[in-house]
Amino acid sequence: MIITRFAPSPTGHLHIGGVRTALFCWAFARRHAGHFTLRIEDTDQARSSESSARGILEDLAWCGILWDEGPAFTTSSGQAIGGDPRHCVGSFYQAQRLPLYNQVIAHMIERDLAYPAFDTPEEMEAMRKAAAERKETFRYKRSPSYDRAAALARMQAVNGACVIRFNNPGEVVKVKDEILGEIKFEPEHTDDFVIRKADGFPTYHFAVVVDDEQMGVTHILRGQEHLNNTPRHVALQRALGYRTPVYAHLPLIFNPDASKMSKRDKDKAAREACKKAGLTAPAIRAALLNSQYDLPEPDIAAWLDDKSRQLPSDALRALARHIRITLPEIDVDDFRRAGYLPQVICNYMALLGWNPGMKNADGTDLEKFDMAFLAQNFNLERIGKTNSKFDRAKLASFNQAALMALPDDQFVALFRAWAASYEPALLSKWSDDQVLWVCQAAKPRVKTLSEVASPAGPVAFALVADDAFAFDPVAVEKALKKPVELAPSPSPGSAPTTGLALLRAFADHLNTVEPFTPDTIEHALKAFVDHHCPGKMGAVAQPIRVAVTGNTVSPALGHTLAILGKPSALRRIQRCLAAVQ
RNA sequence: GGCCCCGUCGUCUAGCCUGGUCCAGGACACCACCCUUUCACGGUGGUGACAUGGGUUCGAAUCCCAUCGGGGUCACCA
Repeated sequence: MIITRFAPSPTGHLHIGGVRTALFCWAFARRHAGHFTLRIEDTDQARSSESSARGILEDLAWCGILWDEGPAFTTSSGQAIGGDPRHCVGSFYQAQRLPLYNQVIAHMIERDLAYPAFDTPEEMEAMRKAAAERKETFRYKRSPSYDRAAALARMQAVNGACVIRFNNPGEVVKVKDEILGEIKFEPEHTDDFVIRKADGFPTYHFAVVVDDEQMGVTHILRGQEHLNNTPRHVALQRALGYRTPVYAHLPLIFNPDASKMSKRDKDKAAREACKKAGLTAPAIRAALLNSQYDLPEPDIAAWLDDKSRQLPSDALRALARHIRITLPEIDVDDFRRAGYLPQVICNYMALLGWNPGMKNADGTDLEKFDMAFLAQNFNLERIGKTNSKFDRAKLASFNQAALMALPDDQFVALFRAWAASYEPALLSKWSDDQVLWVCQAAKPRVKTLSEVASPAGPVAFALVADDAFAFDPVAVEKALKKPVELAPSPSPGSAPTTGLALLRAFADHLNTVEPFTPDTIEHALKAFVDHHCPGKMGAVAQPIRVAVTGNTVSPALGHTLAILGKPSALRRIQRCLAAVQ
């Protein structure tokens, strides 16, 4: 049976790059009717947290990447997943597997496959420096004069509080990678790396090898940043008499500017925006306090000056909101908040480095597919070798297409669910009808669900109070003041008609419309135009737009007015009439 | 710097293994036009790439070599 695994370390939300790795592991297992295992690599005590682990489980489940084995979890639809169906694996949290690691290590020490070492950080640093001066890469090797008996005794004396290193035999390692082909690593590049830290926890290299063996992992799909770790892992496997699984190293994903996609990008964007806006620490602190977020001023000042510092993510979001920027999405959770659909994220991520190599009926390449398709068609052969850049525009385009293909009721349901989590105030502000109309208006105009509620989105006009927006002078001039040319010239002597005059006349007409829905409003509008200025829809529509939104751009007027509701629409028109007089 | 990997439109990629059907196809982005009460959607068209230099061959994006370029990695992080 084919067994794949995804093994994140719980140091934050799931990174978008991790989604692809997990997705490929999942799809490969599905395709071959195998098992997809999830293992939490929490051997770094300082950085790991239980809440991060839970967050990652939620992120994966939201994506629809469900694990057959791993931490027990109940999805939002009530499906129980994970656990240990083979009843032989044990905990899926490495921190809970210490006895197993220690047992293997004891065995290794006994056979001199591993040994305790007592070098201080200062000594290590000195050795590295010396190697650098000789223009060599530092490799730790046990000295020929190493006194094993003495070392063992010393280890006892310090109660095991020392590092255990692998006594690496230094053989040539040839790895047959399913993506990159055969790669040869010469022995002089491997060393006696640490397998157990002084705190008693195994290092990544060691835990991975032991767990993959014990869990029966047959295929390891992971990022190419691990390629150079492979000879270490293979050496360990050989020393321990383990199988060597099949390896497939995935190409890397970068930002459009070729930098690494990092959580710090969010801080960077906010920091730069603050500097550009001339915001100093006190001003930022005040803004954050306004959003119920209390952060000491020195911390903010330090953050402003230090590129390596990060603000807590909710503080960062509050700040971004205040300075009206959107933070670059990096984690799955960011994309979720932004209103991307999980199936679209999986679709797009799968395309970064893999493609089905199939055509649509019209001859274009098959690019849009769902999880079921991946489960059926994913393969290692069609994974590319080249790194790629993450193109948000294409993701957004896919998301827009998916959103647009949704029936109204489904779009509404998704928007409601999104808003309930991230913009709860909005839903209480609108009636069911209004929400429907907002969604209808927004559907072909937004790329994400958050844009529906955005002050820069297509229904932004409905997010401000009736008297809280300005009339764009250019729009006023063009739509309201300029004379309207009527085809059959008006009766001789009469003053030329203007948008303003038409608007005034339309206000009375609009007042009689009942019920106040997009359809009835469009109907009334057409009747009005036929009567007053046949064929000149724009001469009426644009003045109305300016009156109710301040400018000449909005969704179809029926929807624009219906979303506002009759009282609000009329108030806005009256306000405009008064303002432009 | 050592080692390892990679190099097709701005971006993601098809084609490369099994040379000719490729003066290189698709998608996103961009531009233009059409549709249209504005915006968006939709439709049509367009700009745009085989890193460079040598080979091999009747013929090379496809095979070989070199150069250049990009990336990864060199922790008691994973």
